[in-house]
Amino acid sequence: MGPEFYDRPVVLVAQDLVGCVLAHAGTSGVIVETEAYHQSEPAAHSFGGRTERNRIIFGPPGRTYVYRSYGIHALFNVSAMRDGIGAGVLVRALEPVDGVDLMRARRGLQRELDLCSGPGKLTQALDIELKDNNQDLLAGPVTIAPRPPGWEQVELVSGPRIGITRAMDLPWRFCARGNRNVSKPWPPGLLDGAG
DNA sequence: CATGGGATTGACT
DNA sequence: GTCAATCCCATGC
Repeated sequence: MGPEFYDRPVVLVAQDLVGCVLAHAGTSGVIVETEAYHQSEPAAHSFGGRTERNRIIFGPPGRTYVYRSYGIHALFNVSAMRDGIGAGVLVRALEPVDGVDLMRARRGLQRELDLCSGPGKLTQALDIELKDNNQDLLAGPVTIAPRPPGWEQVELVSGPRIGITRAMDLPWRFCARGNRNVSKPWPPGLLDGAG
């Protein structure tokens, strides 16, 4: 996945990231849920201009933006669009692939569907923390690889984004149809056709 | 420098 | 369905 992948409209980047493989520290998973955020809408951290926290998503595309949520969880994002535009994609869920037992140890849970089925869960499973903020995805250690065999034609189900209080009308949440690793609440029709 | 709130999760009624 | 945990950062004095 070259640098040009992230230098596109953030909604397209969010859609195309579903099916790609996120990897870090001996663990990896297929991205099955994303959300797009853009400076033009009030649910985005970048709405209202550049600050010390959100400066990453205003910077060059293809970098990690990791921030602390509710004092407990680290949430993982990818910066999108050219330098100067405040846009990013929140990765909300993975289907575990490599290092599943390591994920179990980090999460303190056994059930595979509980390992990466939420934005705070997958960062714990992959050991992504604030130390991984503002890193180049092409250089690592956090990497994103193109869709592997079987995922090229993944079907998307879109819906409103989760956990926000503003701009709830935008259908900027994208989920892999039929995949039970998607975080709840599931969008209508998630399991139709492929479940 | 003090304060308020959040792109969540897990436990509990 | 409700609710607390807990920390970073943005804002305001």
